[in-house]
Amino acid sequence: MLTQTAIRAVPSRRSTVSTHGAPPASGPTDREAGALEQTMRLMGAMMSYSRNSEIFGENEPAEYLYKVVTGSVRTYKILSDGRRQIGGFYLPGDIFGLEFAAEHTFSAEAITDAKVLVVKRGALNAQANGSALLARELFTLTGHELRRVQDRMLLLVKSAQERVASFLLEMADRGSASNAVELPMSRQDIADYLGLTIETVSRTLTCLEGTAAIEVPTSRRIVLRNRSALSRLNS
Amino acid sequence: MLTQTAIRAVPSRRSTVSTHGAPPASGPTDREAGALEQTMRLMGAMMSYSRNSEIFGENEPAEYLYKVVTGSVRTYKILSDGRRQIGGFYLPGDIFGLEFAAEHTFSAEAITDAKVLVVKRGALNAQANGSALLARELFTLTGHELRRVQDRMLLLVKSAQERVASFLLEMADRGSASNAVELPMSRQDIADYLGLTIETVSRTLTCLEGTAAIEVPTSRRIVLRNRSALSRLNS
DNA sequence: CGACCATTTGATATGGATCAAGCGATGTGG
DNA sequence: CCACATCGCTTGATCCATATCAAATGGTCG
Repeated sequence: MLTQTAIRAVPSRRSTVSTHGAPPASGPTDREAGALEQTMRLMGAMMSYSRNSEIFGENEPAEYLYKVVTGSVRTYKILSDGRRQIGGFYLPGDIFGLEFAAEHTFSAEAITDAKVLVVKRGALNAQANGSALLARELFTLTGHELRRVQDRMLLLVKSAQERVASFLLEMADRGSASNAVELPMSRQDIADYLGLTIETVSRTLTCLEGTAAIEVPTSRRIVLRNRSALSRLNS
Repeated sequence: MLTQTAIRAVPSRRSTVSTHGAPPASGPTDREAGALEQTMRLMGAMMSYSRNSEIFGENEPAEYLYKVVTGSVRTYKILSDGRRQIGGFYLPGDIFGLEFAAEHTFSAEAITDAKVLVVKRGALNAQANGSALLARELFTLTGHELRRVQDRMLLLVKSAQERVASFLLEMADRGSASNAVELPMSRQDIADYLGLTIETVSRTLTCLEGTAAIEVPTSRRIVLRNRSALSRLNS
């Protein structure tokens, strides 16, 4: 039962800081521009991380809150037996690094080159003391995160087909407007997210393709052809 | 892969209300008596539920927050294929029913006859607007819940032995001071909690007994003989 | 005692892991 | 521009942990 996933060494070019007091044109993230959004833009620093570089490590003090601006991020944990469990994928607009203990429970890495808005937790809390709006937003955010993890929990007791189908539907809902999903992450990432092996993920995709539920023009691009078939698999 | 657990019909005697404006001697729950504790005692109603009766149902509006006073409670969800996934077990002092959507994600039932302190969410929120202390406590509570679910998530990708061992350690840490664990829940409950079958849970316990890691004097009573062996199994 | 229910134990089946090889893209050096 | 190494992905063969099916055991309550 050991080693589903060997620890993969991570060559890590260094990340770049580019602080800025003035808010930049902050890209595709402006949906609602809530209190949190504003605070982060005002008080945050923009950081650039290159593919596979570490953003923070498990057990490091959790001093910051992070928001993906461009690119994508994974959080993960290495289990004692060497397997890696991915906690979540974060796409532009998503917030990660939300912690309640003093230290991070997960590590975080850039999946692709990524720009991330970083704000000091302390500063944020200080603001939140003044702004009930901001406080409420942080609360809501936590609630969403809780819900997300609960859903993951339910996923992990289902069959491989169900897990993969759910994953595709989730990614489609989050990222793309259309039925085409552009996956930033590798098969290994998906496997570690779903608690499967890379072989099983691959086989399952092939199988779904056989059913005409999906198309896989390139390994990183997947087109949903039959959403209802996928949802049916899914709980 | 269908039917790990058939839906078990739940004969349900009715539950009893006994409101009281004045706080009663509220049993073994007084650890810290935080703002939340006080508010619940002041504004809450004490409800009695008999074994297996429903406290709230999935998709019902989430109007209340609940705190176990005596007895024990499970939250669960019936999956589309008929299996039941248990979200959590709640023992005296534990709070459940924490929701962020308007409706409950899980159902809740009394495992044993139980007394539960119930408070209106609206009333609580109103209080929280005045009391930063209370607000913070609710926030922390959510954080703990998040952590708990994350841990469960990690559990669900491990082997049967690891899951059962973790479960026993968790129950020992929460409930009893000593190494003897009194389980309020059935094997089926445990199985649905861990994402295993009742047979696997039973066999695993027998196996752990064989290793002298535990003793099982009666099916509902388990004595931890070798905690470190259990932790070693555990991630 | 007898019916019922929860639990354990046994025999067999199976989904997904593991081991192993093949295959296409991408990149590198000659 | 092409051989060649590398990497990520797919495909195939086999194994194993856990599910499933079935029966025995034991505890509880009328």
